[in-house]
Amino acid sequence: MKLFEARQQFISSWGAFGTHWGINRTMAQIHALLLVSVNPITQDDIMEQLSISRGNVNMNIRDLIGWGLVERIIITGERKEFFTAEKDIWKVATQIIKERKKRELDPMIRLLAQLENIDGDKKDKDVKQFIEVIGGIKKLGGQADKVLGAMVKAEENWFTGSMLKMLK
Amino acid sequence: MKLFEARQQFISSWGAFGTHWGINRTMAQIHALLLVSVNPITQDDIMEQLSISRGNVNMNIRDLIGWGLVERIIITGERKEFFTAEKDIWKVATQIIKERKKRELDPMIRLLAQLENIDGDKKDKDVKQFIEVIGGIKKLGGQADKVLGAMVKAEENWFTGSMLKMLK
DNA sequence: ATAAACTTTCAATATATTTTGAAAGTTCAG
DNA sequence: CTGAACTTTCAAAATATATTGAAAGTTTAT
Repeated sequence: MKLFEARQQFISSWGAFGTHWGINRTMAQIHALLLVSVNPITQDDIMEQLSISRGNVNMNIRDLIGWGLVERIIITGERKEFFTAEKDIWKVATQIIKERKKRELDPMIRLLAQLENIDGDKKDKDVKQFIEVIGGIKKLGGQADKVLGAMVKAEENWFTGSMLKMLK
Repeated sequence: MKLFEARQQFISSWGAFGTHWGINRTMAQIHALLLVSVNPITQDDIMEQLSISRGNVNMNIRDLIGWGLVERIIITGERKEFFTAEKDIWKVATQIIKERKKRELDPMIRLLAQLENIDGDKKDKDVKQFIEVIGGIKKLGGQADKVLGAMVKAEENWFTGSMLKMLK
């Protein structure tokens, strides 16, 4: 397979993969394009390579920067802005995990904590089950939180090294 | 807070939470409703409680059964079918992880393995970086695979017990 | 100060996804 | 066998999400 073909395939599949995880197709594709681009590229490069409009590139790039996955680069002597993505996949993964935890897991756990305070007879079957289910999710969320927190803090080596030995 | 209010809040939030993870709002809401329902309920109960159409309930219930999260119950003497959800959150989580791994992670890793076979000079910067990025994702995917595999096989106790001690 | 080069915004448009509901299909008691 | 009770299907409609592109905004060189 030729490089060009493989790159296209990767960009397209990464976009499709993203949609299964609540990520907009185009954003994932832009990210993929940046991942496989050796040098920083401009908005126009992205527009051309992915056949999308200027506005679309602009908004998605902004989001990607908000996720901490893409950086704006100023090259001396150039008027245009350039963009580049973190290439170390471990860093990319921990960054995504960190953000999703902050944006989605933390608020959900906070909400569940509120929902546990039900007035009413704790012996009542409905009340009991509700509290059990909510409590169970909260507990699971808290544990996921700890695991993810540890991963994010850890060096890559922790993951590839001691962690994996445990899983033999 | 009254039980009724808390249940509504939970169902609605769980639906919104789902959409961030590529899960259709209604499916997540139906699942939430089943989670907090002590006894099996019918299509008509779901239609009424969530104000959605029969077809919608039918299709989403079918999907939930496909995910292994909901079970069809035949109650002797009743014409209608009843539905119930697994209430043990640990089991729910491992089931979801198992399915997503099978549906999304495994095919992605398989694809990446193909994309690594690029013809061309491995010394070329573009070729080199492409192979590095793809290889990195594949490796990360493989590790996630192992961790998830171990979690799925493990008893809940493994998670709450020895695992968490590691993370102090 | 001016204008060219570039970036951002956002209302309108296009696309994709979800939902409906009526018709077709199935099951089952009598 | 018949028809009532129930389930499934799927084309059409509704809704939600993503994309465009032109106008407005900003920056920079001269």
